[in-house]
Amino acid sequence: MRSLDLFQTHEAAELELVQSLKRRDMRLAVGQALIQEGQVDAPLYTLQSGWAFRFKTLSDGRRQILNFLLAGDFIGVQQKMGDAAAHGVETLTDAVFCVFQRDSLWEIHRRSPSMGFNITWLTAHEESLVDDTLLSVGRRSAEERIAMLLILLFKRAAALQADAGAKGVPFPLTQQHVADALGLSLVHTNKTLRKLERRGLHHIGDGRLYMRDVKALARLADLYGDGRPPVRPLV
Amino acid sequence: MRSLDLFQTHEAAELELVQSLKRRDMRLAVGQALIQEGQVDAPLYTLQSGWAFRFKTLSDGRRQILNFLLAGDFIGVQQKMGDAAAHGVETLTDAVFCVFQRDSLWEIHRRSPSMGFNITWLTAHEESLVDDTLLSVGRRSAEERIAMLLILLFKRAAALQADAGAKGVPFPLTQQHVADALGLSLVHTNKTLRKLERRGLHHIGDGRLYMRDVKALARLADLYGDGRPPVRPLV
DNA sequence: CGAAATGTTGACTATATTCAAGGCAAGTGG
DNA sequence: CCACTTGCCTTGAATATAGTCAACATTTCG
Repeated sequence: MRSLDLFQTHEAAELELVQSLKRRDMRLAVGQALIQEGQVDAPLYTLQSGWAFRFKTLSDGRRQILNFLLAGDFIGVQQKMGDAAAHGVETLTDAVFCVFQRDSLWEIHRRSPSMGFNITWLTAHEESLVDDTLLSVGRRSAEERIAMLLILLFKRAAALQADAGAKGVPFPLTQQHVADALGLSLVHTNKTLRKLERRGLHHIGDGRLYMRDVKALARLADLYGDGRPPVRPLV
Repeated sequence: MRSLDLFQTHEAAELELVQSLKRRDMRLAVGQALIQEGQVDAPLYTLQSGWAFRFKTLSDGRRQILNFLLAGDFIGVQQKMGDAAAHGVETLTDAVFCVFQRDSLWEIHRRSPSMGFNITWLTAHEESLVDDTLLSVGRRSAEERIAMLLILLFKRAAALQADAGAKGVPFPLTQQHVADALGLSLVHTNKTLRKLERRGLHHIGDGRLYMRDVKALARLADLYGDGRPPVRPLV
């Protein structure tokens, strides 16, 4: 995984440090909770393979997905020691996580400023993903939101595999997940998704997403730039 | 400012480091841009006094406010060196900023792991504010969103002054800002605000916000906990 | 004092939600 | 192997929340 173009190469000392802090691997099946909302002293994790998502819920059950987690994402920086988790994390596929003790966060900063810096960067980067979503949910129409989501997820997933163009990328979300990520109702999500698909902009089937007209989607989403995800550190 | 309960006390060495990296003070009047959307290599800032906000816009002018910045907030971690700013920052009042060179971020990590750790924490904390807003915008009704915003801003502003209960707190936002922060239209924001005010939940006047019935607002917003903002580092 | 920005309100419209019903595919247990 | 359940997708109809348009009041500021 470290060999992918998406990830920086790190120095031996950095890798050793991270290895030494790693507690164990953890495997979860689809639809399992990694962190419960409100859980105290949850450990830190790196997602090694599979998909997951962070979310919050209101007391009557309304749910908002905050962002999707793919291989390489670092999980749990938000809570201070002793804090309750402000959001839950749940898997979208079978997934493998790398588990760290809560105080590893401090150990990493103390023993490797460069890795500490990387963690700051990863955190800031995740925030900017949430910023993007907030712009979508606050100011884009349903069509635009969906176009945006498809493009962003496609780009992120494509960066983790070789030939996304032909084979598409994995798409383990149900329409309910899409709805909860975009602040839409399930029904409206379905109708909008179908509309875009009928227009030939994309296709979803067999758990995979195929982009049929990225340009049109990008125009819809008012999205510029090549949008290739930036090269990033991997803890 | 450092003497406020809201802020941690830092060691002399840490403060010295920060002082040595500080370039200068910068004063801006109301409604001025601190960072333009798309600006490259913007410096880092700490907001010393006054209010500001981060935002993004779509090409047709629709604007989403990502969060509000109050004294003590650290600005600009999101962009990597050489990157374009993904969001703009603009003042809501006259404001004073403390300016740092872009590479201070790395210097802080290198020379003081504990301050590096603090920056990670501040970044993660800001993300969790955006998370909260995303939940509001995605899943709360207009009334609920406004209740939420009023409570959160009140608590943050109250933590920076002595007796918020009687005097209220400064409230420099126009209704357009409220609308842009919550993903609502200006007109609907106005009507909802008036409705809550007529019900006696709050009062806004002369640029100040007075809470008349925090309990009712908290119930509306489905918000638990004492919600006192956590003690935080100050860079 | 006049211009510009902000706040307020009513009427109309539209986007998105809710309700309801049915289809399809996969999994389960008899 | 087949009935039955369950989860997910799909669609139409009725409804509601929020947006748009328009006009006017009020405040701020040069």
